[in-house]
Amino acid sequence: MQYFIDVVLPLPLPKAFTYWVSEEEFEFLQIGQRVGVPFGKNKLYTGIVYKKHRTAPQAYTPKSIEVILDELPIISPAQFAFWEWMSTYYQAALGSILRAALPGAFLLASETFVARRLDIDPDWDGLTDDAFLVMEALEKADLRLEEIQQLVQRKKILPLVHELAAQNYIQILQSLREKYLPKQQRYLRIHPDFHTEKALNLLFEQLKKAPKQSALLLAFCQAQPEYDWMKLSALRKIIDVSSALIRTLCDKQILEEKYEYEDRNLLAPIPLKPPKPLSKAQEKAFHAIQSQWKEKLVVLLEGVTSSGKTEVYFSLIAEQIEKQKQVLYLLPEISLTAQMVQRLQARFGEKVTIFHSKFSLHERVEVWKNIQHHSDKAQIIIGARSALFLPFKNLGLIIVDEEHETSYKQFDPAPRYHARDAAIVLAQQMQAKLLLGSATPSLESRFNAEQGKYGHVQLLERFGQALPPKIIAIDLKEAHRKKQMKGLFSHALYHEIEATLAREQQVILFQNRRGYAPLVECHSCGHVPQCSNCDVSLTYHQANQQLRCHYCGYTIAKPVQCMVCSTPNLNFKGTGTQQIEEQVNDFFDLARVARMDWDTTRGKWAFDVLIDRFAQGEVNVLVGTQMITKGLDFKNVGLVGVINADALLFFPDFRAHEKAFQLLTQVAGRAGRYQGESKVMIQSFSPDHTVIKQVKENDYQSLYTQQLHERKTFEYPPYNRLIRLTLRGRDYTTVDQAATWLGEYCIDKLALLY
DNA sequence: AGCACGCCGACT
DNA sequence: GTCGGCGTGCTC
Repeated sequence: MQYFIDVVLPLPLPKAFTYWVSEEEFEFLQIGQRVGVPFGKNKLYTGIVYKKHRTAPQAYTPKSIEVILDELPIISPAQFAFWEWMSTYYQAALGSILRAALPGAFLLASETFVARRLDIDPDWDGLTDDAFLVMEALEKADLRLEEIQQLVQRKKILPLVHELAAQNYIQILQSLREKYLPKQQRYLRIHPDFHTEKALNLLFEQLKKAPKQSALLLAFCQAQPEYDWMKLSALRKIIDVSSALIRTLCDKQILEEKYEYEDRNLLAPIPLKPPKPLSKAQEKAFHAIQSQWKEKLVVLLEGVTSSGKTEVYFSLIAEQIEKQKQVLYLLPEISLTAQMVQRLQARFGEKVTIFHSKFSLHERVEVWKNIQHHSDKAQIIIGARSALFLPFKNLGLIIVDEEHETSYKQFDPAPRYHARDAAIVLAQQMQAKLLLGSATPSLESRFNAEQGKYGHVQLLERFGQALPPKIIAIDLKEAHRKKQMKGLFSHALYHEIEATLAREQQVILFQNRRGYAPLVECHSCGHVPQCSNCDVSLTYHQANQQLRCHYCGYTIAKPVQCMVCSTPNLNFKGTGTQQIEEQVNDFFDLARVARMDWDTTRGKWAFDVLIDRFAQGEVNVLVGTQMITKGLDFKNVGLVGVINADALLFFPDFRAHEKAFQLLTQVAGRAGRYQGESKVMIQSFSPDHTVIKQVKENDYQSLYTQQLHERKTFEYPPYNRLIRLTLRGRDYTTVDQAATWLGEYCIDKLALLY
């Protein structure tokens, strides 16, 4: 009788592959375990056992597996179920999902290397020059393929290597290396034989002639009078000891040693704060959410900025913890800040675990294992979208905070998924509850709530004494015309910055893009060229010096003057945060400015360091992109300035207005979270734009109604679904032809559906 | 994703 | 001639 397993490989291939296993292996192996398998010419991959069966394949002879890598499954059936849904719904190979889901350290790949065969002596004279070089080098050490490439200064070396292998001069070998190494700590204690005063005194007597040994022993006794284990690192802090000395004492069985694994990413403990009592409104929302969960899987919590959504989340989390359930708290990558983590930690202490893309592969494996074993440390997991793939044991609740954020969507590589939507399916599969939270919900979620598909709870009151900031729109067109501009700042904004700094308050300046913006805008009148067919803004393509419509492909040559007012003041670059930073430095003596964008926050802690400097008041003007808008609480911000809102308003996308409203509202929310008087100034060439009005009046409802109407008229989501097909290729004409054909084909087929 | 194979044009 | 670039097809 023959035994087989189907294995999923971490490659974008549409199906699993079948391998032959022995009867013992078959008995031992469980679905979800890792195995090392040969795949292709000469490579080993880590795969996951997906199925066990006894039907021999007809068309080929399966290979055998190379090695079993786990004692127990690392992927549960529940996780497989989630992967399978994702694979079909998002049209991604199971292997792509495996790759996205598993910490890289779990996926060992082989490294090919070449070794000399010692039993056969080559015919040195008959070798080509390259072969001679290689064989000579192999006398000293084994070589990796890249090393051979370097040696012979050529790219194609495999024919040469295979030739040598055929002559039996060399062997081609594969090495699989486990990438994850648990961090070990060495512990020492006094050997149990000497755990009495009498024995110990006798020992000191014996060691009279070994002063270093007795000094160490004495220090040890003082530090650990109860003969307990002690970390070597702790001992070294008290007394300077050599490794050789310790070795000697261990060998003489005076000291005893042991090794223990230790987590790398232990959060530094911070003092616990007792929970704040919920306000009446928060209390009401808390109960409303729970009662709606009785009927519905998903509840949308719509809470205006500063309404204290987080406190409501915390109460809901606390309840799950009492029930011994795990909680997943999802945040967009950019809001996953130390500030947020600290708040959670202050409330829940060591029950909190973070999962972050900036973690090392070792750290990720440790988080994974803690969650899998439902360790106490992993009761609350806070993370960005990839945290969905963690091996939850007893998930009770998923919170998707800032649910409207576009960074929940993964674009590249596959699987291209939306973490909010995937979280809903995960919650359903795991019989957990799900809460969507936002001050400015996505139209889709709000629509679902209105349709009764989701529960809907609103929290429309600001918490405590927080006053809403005063929002002012500034007309850049007029400011330019009246020559009331100083650099990028209108006089109004300029004076307000000056006054705010003089009051010793802080300023946040927001600019949507850094560096190069693909829109073309007239400096004098603010006109942005539009597509004559589609009514969206044309984008600038630097490469071919064209303006192009992203929807219909309409193009015009790069204009030299404004099409409306004919002045040659066209701005192709957009304003970068760097430029703003420079001007602030030039214009304001009181300013201590810092810039926050992808450039300045590369490192693991760079972001938190900047935030901290601002929170401490070391910096009083913060210039930044999106990043500064997310859930950061600064107590002393008196002014928020938006340098130019136009790029947001005229972005060529059907969701542009929704996004602009969300972003501007979030930015405005950074002002006056604690202080009384605070201002938000939005500079724009179209200060009367509907969206700016809606932001000024904080009128989400009006935005919602209006946008929904447009979506219906133009057949966009949530009334219709969109699938984006991207065609890529080297040759423009080919791709163009293919796209045209595909477009026509789709229209043809879809016409049948209407 | 790798890798081989086959075709083509560009050089020692 | 041979090397490298690139398209195509396969991997249990």
